Amino acid sequence: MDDTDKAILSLVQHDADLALNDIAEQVGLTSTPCWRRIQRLQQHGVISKKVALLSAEKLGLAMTVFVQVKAGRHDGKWLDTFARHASAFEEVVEFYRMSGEFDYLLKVLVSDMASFDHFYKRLVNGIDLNDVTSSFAMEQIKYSTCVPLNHL
Amino acid sequence: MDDTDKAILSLVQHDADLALNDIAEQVGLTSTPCWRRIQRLQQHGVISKKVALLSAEKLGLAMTVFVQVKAGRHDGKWLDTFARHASAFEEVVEFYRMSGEFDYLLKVLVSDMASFDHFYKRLVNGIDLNDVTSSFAMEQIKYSTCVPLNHL
DNA sequence: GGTGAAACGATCAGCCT
DNA sequence: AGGCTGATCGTTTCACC
Repeated sequence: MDDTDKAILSLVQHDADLALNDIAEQVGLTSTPCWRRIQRLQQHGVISKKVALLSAEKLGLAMTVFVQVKAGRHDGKWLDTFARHASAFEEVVEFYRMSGEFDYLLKVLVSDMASFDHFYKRLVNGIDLNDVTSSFAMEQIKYSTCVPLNHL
Repeated sequence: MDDTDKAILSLVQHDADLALNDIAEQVGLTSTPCWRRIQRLQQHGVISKKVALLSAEKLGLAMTVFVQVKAGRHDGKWLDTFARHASAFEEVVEFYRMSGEFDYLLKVLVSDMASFDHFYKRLVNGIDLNDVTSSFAMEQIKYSTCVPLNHL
């Protein structure tokens, strides 16, 4: 993982439509060695996959909600059940087990308040939750799928 | 935006490496009309771009921190200054203006506690913040760049 | 929406520096 | 390690129906 790999990663994580020749040129290589590096980065799982990013706004997903949850019980079985229950919702796009006051943090994408209410009811249904708090995003100031590389 | 478009979007947001022929086949079209639909979805900005997703774990980014911030002041100029200040950090991968007790929520990706401390100092430096609380993710249960399409 | 063909780019072998 | 050539192959792209 040298500076050239780092430069390649920086390029492809910003734009996966770049042609191999363009990437090679920008990192100061010809296409073949550049291609070999990309292959290696994929095989090692550093590049995990390529995806198309969709405009949540254009698709009417105007509402981002962060839901904080306190566990109903604290045995391993409950944790596992809740993890699978909540992960199954398409609306849950991120889901973390947290330190601190709340045990879980969910990022939820929905179109409007009615949809959120519908989601909320299904989320809490049949699961023993101790406390659920929803915080609404007023504005998305930044959203990036690019990870920082400056520490390498 | 009919069911076929929806099916195309669902496929490409999960895997942008799919060949046009594969997409076409799975949605019941031949390649040309499918290609025209994708072009249209791109031109309309529904598909905004393609990116490579990198493994944060493989890159040593073991720590995800959610930082909640209360504004120091509440005039428009302060908001704008803070938005640009915090957005500039590579470590800040998501950034929202929130309703509720805290004014802002930042999702921060760093390699370890020392890096977070370094980031934190730079974040609060020279900016008038009223309250800053950091919550640490113990485990990432779900992370998806795919938006829900079930409401369309 | 479909067909067929041309144009393009990615892939990889072989060899050289 | 990188670089060069060239050949193959799959895909995208488009003119036309």
